[in-house]
Amino acid sequence: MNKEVTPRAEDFSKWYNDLVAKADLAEHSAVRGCMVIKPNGYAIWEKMQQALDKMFKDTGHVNAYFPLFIPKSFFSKEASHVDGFAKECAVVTHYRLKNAEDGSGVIVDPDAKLEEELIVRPTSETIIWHTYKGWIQSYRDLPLLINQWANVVRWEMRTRLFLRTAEFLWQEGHTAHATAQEAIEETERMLNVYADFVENFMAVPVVKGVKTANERFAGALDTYCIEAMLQDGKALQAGTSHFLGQNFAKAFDVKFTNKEGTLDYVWATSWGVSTRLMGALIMSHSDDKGLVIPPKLAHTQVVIVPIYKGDEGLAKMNVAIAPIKQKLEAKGISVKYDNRDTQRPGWKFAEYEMKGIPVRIAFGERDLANGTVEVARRDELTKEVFPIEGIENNIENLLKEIQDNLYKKALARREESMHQVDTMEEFKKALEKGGFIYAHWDGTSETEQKIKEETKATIRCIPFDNKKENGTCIYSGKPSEQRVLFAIAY
RNA sequence: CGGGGUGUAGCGUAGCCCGGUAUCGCGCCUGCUUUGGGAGCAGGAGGUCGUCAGUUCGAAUCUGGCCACCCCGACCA
Repeated sequence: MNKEVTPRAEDFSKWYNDLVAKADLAEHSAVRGCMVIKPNGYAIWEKMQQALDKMFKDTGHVNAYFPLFIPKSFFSKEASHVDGFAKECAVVTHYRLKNAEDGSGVIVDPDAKLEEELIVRPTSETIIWHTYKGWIQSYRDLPLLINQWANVVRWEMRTRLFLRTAEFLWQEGHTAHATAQEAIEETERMLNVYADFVENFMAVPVVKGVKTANERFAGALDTYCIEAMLQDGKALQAGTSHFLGQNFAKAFDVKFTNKEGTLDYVWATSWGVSTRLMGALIMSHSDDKGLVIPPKLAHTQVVIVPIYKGDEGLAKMNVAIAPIKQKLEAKGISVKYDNRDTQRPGWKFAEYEMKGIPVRIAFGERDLANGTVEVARRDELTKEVFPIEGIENNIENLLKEIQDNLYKKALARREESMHQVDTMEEFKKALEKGGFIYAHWDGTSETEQKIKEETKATIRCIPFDNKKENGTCIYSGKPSEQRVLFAIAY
């Protein structure tokens, strides 16, 4: 993609599906809407997990694990929460199979009906708050700062690899605090962690902001989000952090004694990012030659391809390349030396480009004679000859430069697709091009809803750093005190 | 759940209108030559044409049912 940004979904779907397949990241599974993440794709997810997990721990959180199944009754306890998820839940009703008497195969044993159905978690607020009730008695038990890495299931009508699947992997943080202020600070802190991760590791620029009431998480008082802009001109919610107020504490009766000795409900937050980030990564940097992985998330940062003739030639390259690999690894760079004699160099070049490896080093007779290596960078598809002497420093710098360059390019692309409009006509025209649209809105849910019905665009967020500016709503013409960020979203 | 489309070898396809057991490319296997951008030549293996039924001497092809998948919408991170 890269050069031609098109909001035409049909072409883009094909391009995206082909890319995911060719880069060997994932495929549709036998189960409708579910995805198999292949080793190549999972390796990137693992790198993401590692980086995020460290950031969570650096901000005082610990990991735990809660059950996959949630009793149905738990969902009745928070009214708006059930409203938000009821339509997309997988429900377990029985616990046993048996062979059909007519020999037609295995059937669900009607005698094995559960007394209370179990819901496969679409998110874990309910089971976690039920559990927290037993853990929290005093302000001394607070704050409770827990994260869980898990899978969740949302029975979506329509799915798309990584961006929307029926089952997905994610992390969900669930925290409990003594005061509203502390909980709000936590909500903001974790949103900043997400923004930091997405921008600095994934090299994807995001807008931080707050959701409107329409787009708010079911059961939250406020939902903060980071919004990314993909190459097809559609926005993607890349992460959310919710201030839940005392809603779940009240629903699950979680009270604590404060310093003054009085009983109060605790204040809650929850926050999460998912394998959807993989979709954001793919759709942000990839080009017509395939995937581009930012160096900080690449399982293999550098691949070395020997160029040789015959077995003897290969043996010679093995000897010459070993110390180069060693020097790079001593710098903490992950290196793969691909000396398979079953594939030719040109094949390997194309293959690693498709898979997005940031840097490729080619080494042959010519380099052996000159004391050099040929270095190709994935982001710009350019080649350069470096001396072997000091190669580790050059590569280290190059990886940093690539990481930086990817972010800059993505940022420039986003800025280019940013429109500021003042009328509904301009708004619709801008939508055809795709991208974020910054426009005045009267602040009502009705107007937001009408705009969505008419154009499919939604308010992605009200940016945190928004400047106040008097104007008139593009839809209703009523007075507005600030512009908000619209886009068509995934 | 509505609208559209597609099912032929591991993958991508031609053939279907106008019935006669299947085309081409990639990939795979063997051999030789090759190796600085997806190698060349020669030989070879691999298909109950999604499925069930009907029409027919004969069905990938015509008719009907069913199934699966993809795309577009409603739903959504």
